[in-house]
Formats: sequence, structure tokens, C-alpha cells
Amino acid sequence: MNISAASKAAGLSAKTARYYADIGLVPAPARSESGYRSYDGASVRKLIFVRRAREFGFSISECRELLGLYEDRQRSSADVKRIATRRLAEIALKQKELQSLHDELAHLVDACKGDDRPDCPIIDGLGARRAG
Amino acid sequence: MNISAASKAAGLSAKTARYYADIGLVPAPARSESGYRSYDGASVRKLIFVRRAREFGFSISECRELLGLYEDRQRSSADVKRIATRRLAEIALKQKELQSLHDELAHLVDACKGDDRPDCPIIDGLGARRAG
DNA sequence: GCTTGACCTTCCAGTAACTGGAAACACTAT
DNA sequence: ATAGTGTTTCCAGTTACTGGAAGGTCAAGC
Repeated sequence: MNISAASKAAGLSAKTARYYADIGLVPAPARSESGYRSYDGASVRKLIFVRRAREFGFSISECRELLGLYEDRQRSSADVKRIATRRLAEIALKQKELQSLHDELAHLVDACKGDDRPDCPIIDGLGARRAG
Repeated sequence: MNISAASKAAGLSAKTARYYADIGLVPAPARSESGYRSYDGASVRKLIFVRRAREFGFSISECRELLGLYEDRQRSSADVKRIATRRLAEIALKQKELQSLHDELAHLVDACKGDDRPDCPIIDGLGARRAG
């Protein structure tokens, strides 16, 4: 399996698959006689694993950790759960931030007439406050 | 007002204030005889405006646009509202994505016993799916 | 006058996670 | 033989800064 087929099967671009091997996130695949990368089922499964983990917002470094656990027959599910729980908390925090952002901006947008006059609560609201 | 005082008043680091002038987001401040940057009230207000806009998640390029409108006595509030509304839609989308991410990950975390055995629904859930 | 320390300057490099593109080689089909 | 696509490496660019080095400036204290 060449890199196009493999990355396509994993839902990644060839560039990204190459990149993941370059940075040592996944093992470097075998090479054909002419130097083409050659992927097997196991390598594709790892790429899928990484893609999914990235979609969940895990950083490359966390993906490295998770992939280590993915391959470790001796792993404890507690280790995995710890990482995922931390990530879950980050998501929850981001959600809260996004919510207050949304509310505040929606409030400004609501207050703005959106006509051809210059008076604009959005502009005023953006310039209003000092550091804090 | 030297750069420390100005950036502090605006809630930014000196590095960032320098950076904003370097990329032409805000006008380059005047210089003292010895070459120190010298900020006045108007420059500080612009820095505040940019900080607030950045906090709202507007990109540098959008900040450029907004700052243009901020300074434009002929602006129409409709122009501002258009940009803010677009941003609001992006936030709403991000919120939805984050929500489904949260639900999916929370589901996996719930299903994981978190003990010292290797069986782990989180790992399984990450590796499970093909591209899509 | 001199030193100390805080502040300022410029410039270069690095961050995260890729993405785009150039130049050259490989493979497949006609 | 040639065209077209796929692959290789390598370098640069993206976003929005941040860190750090090397050196100039300023105010205070002795």
C-alpha cells in the first residue's frame, strides 16, 4: 500500500502521514526497492488512531502518549482514563469560555442597528474596557 | 509613556505591543530622542481595542478591518455588524463541534473502568472508525 | 563620577501542526 | 517513446506571538 492509499484509508493527507512519520509520532514505514513508503494494516490502524485522537483535540504529544498506551499490552485503563479526563476538563473549560464570548458578542450585535450610520455599540464595546 | 506603561495599561505584553506595530496593525508610535517608543492616549486606546477584539477571537486580519472601521468617521454600523455576525456564527459552530466532542469523549470516559487492567473503551473508541 | 539595575532597542529563533511548492525520480498505459 | 500521475526530499510559509541574546539608556545611590 503506497502512501496515497494508506493515508486515504486513514482519512489523512499524504503530507500529514509523511509528517507523522517524520516527527516520529508513528514508526517510519517500510520502503519499496525504489524508495516508496509501504504501509500495512497495522500502520494504517495507527494512522486512524492518531487521526481520531487529533479530531478529539489531543495534542501531538498526547497522541504520542496515547499511541504508546494503544500499543502497550500491559497498560492500565486508568492511565488512559487520566489523559482523557484531563482533555474532557479542557473541553468543558473551552465551552464555558466560548459561551460567555458568545453571549457578550451576541449582546453587542443585538444592540447594533446595522444601518448606514456610524454609531455602533460593537465598536464601542470593543474599545471600552481597560486591562482585566 | 514608554512601552511598558502603555502595554500594561492596554493589558498586553511589551513584546506584543511591539509586534502589533511591526506588522502594521497599529501605527508605529513616535520615538524619543534616544529611540524609545512613546505612546499617547490614542495609541493606548487602539491597543486596548485590539486586545479586546483578539479576546473575542477576531483574527489579526479581522482586527485590521475593525480598527479601520474604529477610526473611520464615515463607517456604517452595518459593516461592523457584518463582521461581528460572521464571527458569532463561527463561535456557534465551534460550540456545536465542542459539544459533540465532549459528549462522545464523556461517553468513552464513562465506559472506562479506570483500573489497572488493560481493557479500555477509550482506546478502542479512538482506534475504531475509518475515515469520515 | 561610577556602578547597579531596570528598562529599552534590534534581531534571530522557536512554537504547533501542518500545508504548499519546486525539482527530480518512478510507475503505468498507450 | 511519451504522457500523466504518484512519489521522493527539502525548504518555506502559515498564525500570533514568545524567548533570548547583545547592547544602548536612564535614574538612583554612594
